[in-house]
Amino acid sequence: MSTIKDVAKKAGVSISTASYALNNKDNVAPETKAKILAVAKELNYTPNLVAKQLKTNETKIIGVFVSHISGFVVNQFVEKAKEIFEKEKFLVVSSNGQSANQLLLNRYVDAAVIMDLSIPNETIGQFANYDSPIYLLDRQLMGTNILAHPIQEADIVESLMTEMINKGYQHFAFLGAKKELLQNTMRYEGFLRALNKHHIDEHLYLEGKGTIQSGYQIALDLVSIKERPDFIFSANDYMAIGLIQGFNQKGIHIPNDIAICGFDNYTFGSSIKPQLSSIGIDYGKLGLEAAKVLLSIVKKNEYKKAESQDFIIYLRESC
Amino acid sequence: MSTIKDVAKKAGVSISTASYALNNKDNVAPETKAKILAVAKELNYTPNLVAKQLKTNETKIIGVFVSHISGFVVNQFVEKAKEIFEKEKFLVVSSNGQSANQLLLNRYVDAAVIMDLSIPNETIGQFANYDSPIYLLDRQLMGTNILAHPIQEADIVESLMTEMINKGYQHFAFLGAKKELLQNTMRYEGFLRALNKHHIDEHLYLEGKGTIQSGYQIALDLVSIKERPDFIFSANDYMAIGLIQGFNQKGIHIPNDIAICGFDNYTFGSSIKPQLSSIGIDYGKLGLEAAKVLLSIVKKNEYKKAESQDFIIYLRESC
DNA sequence: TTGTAAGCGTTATCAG
DNA sequence: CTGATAACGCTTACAA
Repeated sequence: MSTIKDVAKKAGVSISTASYALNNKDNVAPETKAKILAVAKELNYTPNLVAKQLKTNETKIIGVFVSHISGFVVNQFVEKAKEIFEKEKFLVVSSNGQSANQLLLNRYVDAAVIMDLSIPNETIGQFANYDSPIYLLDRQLMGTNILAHPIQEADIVESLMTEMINKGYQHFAFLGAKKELLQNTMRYEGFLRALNKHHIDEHLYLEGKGTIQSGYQIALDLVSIKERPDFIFSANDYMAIGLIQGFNQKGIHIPNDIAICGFDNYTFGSSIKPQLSSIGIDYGKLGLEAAKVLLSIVKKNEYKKAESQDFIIYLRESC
Repeated sequence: MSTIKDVAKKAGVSISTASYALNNKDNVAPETKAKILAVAKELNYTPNLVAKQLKTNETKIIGVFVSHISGFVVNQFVEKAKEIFEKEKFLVVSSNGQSANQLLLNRYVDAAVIMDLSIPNETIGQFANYDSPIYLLDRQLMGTNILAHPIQEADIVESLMTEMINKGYQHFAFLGAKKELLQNTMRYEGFLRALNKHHIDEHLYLEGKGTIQSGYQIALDLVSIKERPDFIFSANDYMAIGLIQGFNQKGIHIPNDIAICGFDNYTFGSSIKPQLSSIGIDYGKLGLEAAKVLLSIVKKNEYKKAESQDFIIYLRESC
């Protein structure tokens, strides 16, 4: 492990000169610089970034902390953000939970984007206190250095439901996943809002488990009910797919007998019959936006936040 | 931003005493320690990780670098490894590509596990040179500090195919995804080995694109062929699902007319009709193993590597 | 039990 | 153009 000291000694210059040369400053004579660089290469020298960080008080690392439960959905988000950050010579690490929390508390990153509810607000406040900017997608929080742009799932669902009401459906059901999930709550809220605004005061709440299997089971159960809804909004695509499979099985026609829409725009939805309509959040766009905003702050530029829509409603065959 | 200096001053002790107290050493008087901790809390002190790292030459951070293409499949791997590492007070970050490469080169992590072919061998060699252990799942490489336990996909496929040959199938086809994918090559190799060992010297190579859609299309194409295989091994579940959908559509019975097996044990496979048989790699187990081995090295313990099988063949209805 | 001081590998100021 | 040197915040002999 050679250090700058070794390079300097072997090149017969002072440490500071070596530093200048290695950092490509223009206050060092060409021959000296060449010599130093040659020696550095010879010694297989790589700078100790940790030392540099201590000195400069910057890590040049950005953390993207997303909870794993989001799984594959969120991959595009991270990848897109990463792409932007790397273009600006920042490194990107991602983590969640306990590690993410410590990383923030210990200023291991210069800035962070967060979509992980297991990270407490205090951590976020503390991090912002270090004068490090932080971008939140999972909650609303005010403060210096804190930017919150939570995904408005309720609004999205409301907008879809409004469309469906206008389309003429009348008897609605909401198929929920685990109740303690915040997402479930938000999606249900949007569902309710649309109904309320149109003075529809009856609906069915179906309690699923989030899985294809549970959707399937619920479809079978619904068959024997006398007053079936004509539209079911499922809190996720898995259950919606299960519904479709169940209804198909029982010869109930979708969307004529009953229409269905899911949430997530899961790959598989478009390859079943009938193709599942769904709501897809454009995570790539969100990642891009988060990265741009954060970068503009770190680099003290101005950046006007694009107020564009970041979701798409995919109306296919199921409604 | 308060430092240990601030804490020491305000508590009226020396920096070293403050350090001892903050690190919970037992050479400091209870009252002194209490006082120091109180002040630390009051000043909202958090240690500067970077400074500590520079001093101790350890980051206490472990990198898990997996390429995103693997996506959701690999989540369990990372999560499981993370769980083990965190239990031992290491933080875990994950990344890939360019960032991962730099993180390794710059010794940002004490140890790493790698499943990302975009990280060059030189980087790995360099990292190992720093006397940091590294665990490889994506390639075979020898060297001090380098542990390679590449996933033997060829062996896995061979074992499945042998089973199928014994079961009595005779005319085999391999449905490949993109040819340049290493995984495709490995899976095909296993397929070939099994056939060779049983002196079956004819087979069909079908060229898919990796998607459900392409599998579907190929099924349709196969219908009109006179000499159809009686068993198709698909390099991934997506295409296998497409095959099933295509054959279902055309009234070809699975597995009687044609049997199918996929790879990945993708969630959806078990909820279609007929249920897709598949090979699943136990990524959780791999993550656990990687973490344990690495930890034992970092902590200079002995750890005997478990030589257990890390994949499961799920025979369902499609073969 | 506490304090002094050296040093981790850099950067950057200042003087030469 | 180059070199001494202080400093970043912390840990850890060693001394008191």
